[in-house]
Amino acid sequence: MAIVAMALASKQDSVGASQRVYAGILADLDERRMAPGQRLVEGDLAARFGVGRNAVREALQRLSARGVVDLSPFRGAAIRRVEAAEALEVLEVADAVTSLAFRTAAGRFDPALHGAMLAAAIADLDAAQASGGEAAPFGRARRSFYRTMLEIAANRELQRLFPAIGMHIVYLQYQSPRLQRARLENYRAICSAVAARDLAAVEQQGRAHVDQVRENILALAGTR
Amino acid sequence: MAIVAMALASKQDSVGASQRVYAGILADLDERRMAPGQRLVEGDLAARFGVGRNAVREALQRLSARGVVDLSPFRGAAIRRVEAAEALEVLEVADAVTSLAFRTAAGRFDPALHGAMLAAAIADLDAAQASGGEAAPFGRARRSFYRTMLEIAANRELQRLFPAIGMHIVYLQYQSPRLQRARLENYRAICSAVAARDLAAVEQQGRAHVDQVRENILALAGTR
DNA sequence: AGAGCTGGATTGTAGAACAATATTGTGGAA
DNA sequence: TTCCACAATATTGTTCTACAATCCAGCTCT
Repeated sequence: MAIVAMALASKQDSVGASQRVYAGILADLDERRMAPGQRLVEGDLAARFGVGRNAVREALQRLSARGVVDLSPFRGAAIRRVEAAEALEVLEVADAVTSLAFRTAAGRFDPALHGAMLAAAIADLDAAQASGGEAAPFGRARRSFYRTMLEIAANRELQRLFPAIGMHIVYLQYQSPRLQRARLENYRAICSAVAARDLAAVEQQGRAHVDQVRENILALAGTR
Repeated sequence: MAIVAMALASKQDSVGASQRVYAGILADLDERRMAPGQRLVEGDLAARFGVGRNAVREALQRLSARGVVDLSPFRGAAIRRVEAAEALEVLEVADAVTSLAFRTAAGRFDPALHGAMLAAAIADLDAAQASGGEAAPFGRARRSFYRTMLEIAANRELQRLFPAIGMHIVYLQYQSPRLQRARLENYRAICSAVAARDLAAVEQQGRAHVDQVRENILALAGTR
């Protein structure tokens, strides 16, 4: 068991170089150190993260598959930026996929198996609600919520595909702090509906959530 | 215009090395020169396509994002293989996404804009139906069909995300030649429903298609 | 037979080097 | 001035080489 402990401890250090860049850029976005439209120069990133250009390129490739960066030949990478119209298109796709996730989760929820997980997610929602206006706790709560739903839904393809939806960038660009709290309430309602295995309520809350994000996008459409 | 012609002609040659590997592996799958489970060794691929290992790695990364290869650290890449249970999970996701595509396409179809495109897709369906039992025309017809639907739906995120769904591998593993023709009929019915902008018919045909693929998977579940 | 070790194969990574392409800046012509 | 052509610069695409890290199969020893 000492061996296990060691393996777990070294896990953090032994992440590969390309993984480090990948996670680093995502973290930068979360903490608003990078903004949509910003160019990402391979050489700069390599120097900054202390890795080779190969590793940077692989990271950019993966980020591109996630819809986080735009990649165009000989012109390099840039943090993806979506106009309002495209944000709405992303939302439609996200709606179709998350609604499948919620429905499936509601059908499979088992308190014995998933109760603790759901409680943890709700705790993160609480934490975000209690916090000031910083973006980090909200992002954490959102991720925790979706991770839990995907876990309960237990569909491997869904888990694989979900991060590839461009919602990350949509949230980055079109997130009004004023409406963030309302969305937390929404997540909470979905949690309840899933725990109650109430299909109708899940559908309804899912729709409410989408409507809300749509309002959010339209409200902020002019401002950027 | 001579310049344009040249640019178009050289387009084929000037595709990058990593792109060549990416497309090459997909072509190998289409023509059954590679099978699920097969390991892909970087050095071999590099030699075979006459490119560096970097290019191979980037191609594998992209194929992994598409759900075509499994990539695990220090163990390399292999053509993805899904058991029947996972194939059904993929199908559920594909259903959610394609059904959005069909609905949207039905809502936006305009004969003036999309008539020719749809006719071309139907021609490919005809060609597959007329052909013998080879896999290639069927694959071509299927791709043509989905490309057209996505074009009509005109949702950029949908177009971006669609290829990332693992249906490619599901079709590879669980496709009974006997049921292939029936699926063509199904595509045709969806085309008609979209052209008629008949939402109800689209839903119904979409459901029929999913049911059929599900049968197909279950029927072939034991055999591999 | 099973545990542990060893060697070979493969992946992960850095770095140098150069070609291909895009972008920017500069100068001159209208 | 304003616009176009062209040169200079920056950046990406790609291949090579080299080596460390890791996995795996086969072997040995008990």
